[in-house]
Amino acid sequence: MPHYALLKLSQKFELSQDESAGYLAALSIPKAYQAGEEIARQGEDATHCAVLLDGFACRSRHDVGGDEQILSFVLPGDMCNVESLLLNPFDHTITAQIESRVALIKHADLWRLIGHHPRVGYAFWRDTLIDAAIYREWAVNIGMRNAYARVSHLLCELYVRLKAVGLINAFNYALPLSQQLLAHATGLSVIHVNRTLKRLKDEAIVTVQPRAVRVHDWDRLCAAGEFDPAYLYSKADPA
Amino acid sequence: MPHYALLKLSQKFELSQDESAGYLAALSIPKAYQAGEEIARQGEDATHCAVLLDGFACRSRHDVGGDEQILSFVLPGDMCNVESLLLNPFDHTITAQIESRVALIKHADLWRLIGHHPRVGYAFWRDTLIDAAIYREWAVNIGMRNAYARVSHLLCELYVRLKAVGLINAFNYALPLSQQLLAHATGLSVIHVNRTLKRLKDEAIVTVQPRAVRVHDWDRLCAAGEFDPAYLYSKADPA
DNA sequence: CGAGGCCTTGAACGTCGTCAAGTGGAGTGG
DNA sequence: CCACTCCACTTGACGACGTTCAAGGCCTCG
Repeated sequence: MPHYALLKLSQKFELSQDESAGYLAALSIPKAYQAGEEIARQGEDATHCAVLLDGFACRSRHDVGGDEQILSFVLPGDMCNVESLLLNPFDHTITAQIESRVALIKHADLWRLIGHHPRVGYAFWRDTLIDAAIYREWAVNIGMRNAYARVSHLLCELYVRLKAVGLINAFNYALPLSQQLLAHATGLSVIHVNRTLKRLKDEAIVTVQPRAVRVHDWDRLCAAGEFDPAYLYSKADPA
Repeated sequence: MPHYALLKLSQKFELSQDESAGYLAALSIPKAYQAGEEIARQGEDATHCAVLLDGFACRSRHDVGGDEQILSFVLPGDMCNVESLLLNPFDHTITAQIESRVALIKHADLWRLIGHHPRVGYAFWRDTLIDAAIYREWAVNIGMRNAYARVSHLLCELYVRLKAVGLINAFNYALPLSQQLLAHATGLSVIHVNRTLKRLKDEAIVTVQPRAVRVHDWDRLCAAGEFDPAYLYSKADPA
């Protein structure tokens, strides 16, 4: 089983022994965050980049009224705040949703690594481009689709991304998807999310429980979410 | 007046004579696109990157029903599809909204340039990170705000970004913002955009005409759009 | 056993979308 | 100069999707 942090990074650029070793050497001893703790804060000038080793986190923005919009999910292997290498201050917040482990890399170390191994830099760049693709997809999701499709699409995305890192077990995945969280991610109200989940469950498409999601009918879930399985350049089969 | 294409790129990395020259040398003779023509197409494997020299374009995604979601605006100096360097096929479409000039760079030339001048590569990377910040902002806009704030926010963004490239003239800017386009950008219906613009005009905040926007009261426009003037790391004053 | 989350359900309201008809300006041709 | 056309904008009426308010149920944890 390769290191999560390498798994995603080397999708396009097969990193050499040397490159992988350099990257792994730069990683700090993992730091644990509890559910609700902030891994990166809006407005702060970061000195480190962070890689999520395991757990589950969300990028989000808060407005003055205390309202929240979730911008994307951070899954094991994902970089949290590479942006901070080039853009400061950080413009959103990353919050651990469950207990999570994070490895940090000093900016200076990362710059040195990239200087010596440009391909590692390209892999990081590519990673941020995939993040951007996710943001685009979310804009489409929130802007064009109704509640039923929005929620379905979100569950599809999570399925495919978790599949890519081996965290799917027979069409089930273990994630604390509270209805509140889904509401903030889809731009809907909790109550409407609840109604939508009820419908998806009644239709025997998918069951969302407080700590686990069970996909009963992947094809109909994709159809409901107008989900393109080629999403995110992943070649993962659903099963 | 510096070259538009350099203006944006060298915001953080003051490019040296050498670096700038290398970049400019890689640019092709500008190619003209008419309004409605596609500069980059969803699904295609690009061989070139494109820089918008002047004009106005939109990134957008189309769904099966022919519906469209605009994902962001492409203004003079902006890169169109750097993504294609690292991610293929291209996952959305870029369409010229008015007659526009575009310079192309062969991927191979760009890779060579970046290889010789890493800082140019970092500048490109930074540019794609700002694009990502825009997508995040749009997700917030569409997901959290009502029609009034959404439209206002969009107008604020355009104002600040055009200001940064010197295309604002005494609180006016010349852009073909049809109500249809605004609708696709905000996830609203044309009719509701119309109602919203009427209200903004009646309140003497901003007037949007088919080919020009006049900002009467910048402060109230920001307030209406819950717009943070520090948006996009721009230090541009409104006036 | 009690308290506090989160989920669930119902009812009323409102924002925004749809449908339909009408207005106005720009370009074209008589 | 005046129809005529086309297209975008405008306005009104109506309905739907989704929100808000309110109350009740369930599970977890102290």
